[in-house]
Amino acid sequence: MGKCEQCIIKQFNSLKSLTKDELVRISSCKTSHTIKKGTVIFEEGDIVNGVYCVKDGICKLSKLSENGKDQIVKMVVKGQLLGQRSLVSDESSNLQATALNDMEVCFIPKAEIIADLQNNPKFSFDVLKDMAHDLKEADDIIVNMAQKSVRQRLAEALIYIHDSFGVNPDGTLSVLLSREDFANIVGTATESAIRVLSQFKKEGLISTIGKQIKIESLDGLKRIE
Amino acid sequence: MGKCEQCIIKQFNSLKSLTKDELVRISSCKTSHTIKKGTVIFEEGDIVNGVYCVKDGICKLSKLSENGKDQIVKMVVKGQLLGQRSLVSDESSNLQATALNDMEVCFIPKAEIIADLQNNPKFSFDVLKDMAHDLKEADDIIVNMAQKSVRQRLAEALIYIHDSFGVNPDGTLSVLLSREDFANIVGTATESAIRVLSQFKKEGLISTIGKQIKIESLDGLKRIE
DNA sequence: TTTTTAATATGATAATTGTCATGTTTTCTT
DNA sequence: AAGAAAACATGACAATTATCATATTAAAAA
Repeated sequence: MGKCEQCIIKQFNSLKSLTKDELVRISSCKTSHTIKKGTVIFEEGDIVNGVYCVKDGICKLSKLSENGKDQIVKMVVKGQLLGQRSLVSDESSNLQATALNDMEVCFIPKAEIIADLQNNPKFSFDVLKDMAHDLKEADDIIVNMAQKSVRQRLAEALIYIHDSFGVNPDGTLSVLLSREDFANIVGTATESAIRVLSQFKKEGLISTIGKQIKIESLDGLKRIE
Repeated sequence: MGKCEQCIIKQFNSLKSLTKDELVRISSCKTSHTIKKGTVIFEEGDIVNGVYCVKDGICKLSKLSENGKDQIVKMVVKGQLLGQRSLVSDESSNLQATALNDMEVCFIPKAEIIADLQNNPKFSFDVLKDMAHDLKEADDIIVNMAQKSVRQRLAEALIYIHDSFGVNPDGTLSVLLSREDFANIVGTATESAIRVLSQFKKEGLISTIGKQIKIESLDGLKRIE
């Protein structure tokens, strides 16, 4: 099993601020997991007793709405920490985490890392920065949901996924999402999302290979108002 | 000028976790301000170089959308800290803060308190908890915006304001908001917000005295689907 | 491979919400 | 107190989005 103190993934998240001693201790109690695409990692209401360091793959964080739809609030990719909030609050999770493709993660029990959060100011400041960033992002999403059309939101979602998660060698988006997932990011009916994507295709803004999507004109998408 | 170490307002926010010495030092550099209703405390893009402790009054945090509307993302009331994120990030604010009524605040310069955030783990953990809570709340707002009707969102906004900020002796909501503010909380056109409020009035769910609103049936509002 | 199931796609229509026009009331200013 | 300005209110209509129905295609299972 890999050792945290040698793992390069931590460079991308707050764990980099832990001391070597802290990392060695954490390394000895962490558990590694392979998570299959589609697996629910934790559900709304679950007590998440630790934090996941995502070594590979992507997952979505979503929240079930009363109308039965599953709003996607955030995506967590390779390098990021999943379930940071469980370290801070004792409440159960308000979100569900689901693997979007096969994932490699390390799980660090809360009991082992909570002391570090309270004793290593550099680490806790890093976590703080992370949350501040998430909060800023959440503000933007609120404004978009409230003020922009489905067409605009979907264009922005495509741009976001392109810029944040990259593309495959053939130029298609590296994160493969179903049309339903797109609808759940944008907050609309699946049919509406499909319709808008078809429209984008007709306009030459995107092309599709099966369910893979390739952005043909990033500028065109950015210009959508 | 009041002294932080004796001020009871701090009981309601993270400042309570500072030591007496820290409080004495902060007290000597803080400045007290009276802010008139309608005043913009800081704007989007401003570098907020410190944190405001709200001793009295309420303000809204909003973000300008491209369509010219000013989406309200959060309200900050007596007892809470305003501008916490400026302590953590060096970026400029992504939100605008505007006083909704006359306010009493103390401003604590970032330079004075940042060291405490890095040295006093209890304090930084408190700030962390606060942000985690804000984030959870933001998630809920995203889901509501994405999945609920204007009618539902407005009903929930009324309930939220009622429960969080209380009522006057005559039963009217103690936070006096314009119809435009309501529209900007809910993320809809002002006319739509007005229309829905009129509808609520017709249905006997609320009554109005001038622009004051009184909730007549909290249960009725809760039952709106 | 064949069958079955799930995902994608599109039309028709209804419901929701936005926009513009206009009138009324309230609040502010002088 | 009178006039001006802002906020509130409502109707008419247009635009957006949801819902239901129904193909079509792709993926999974037998």
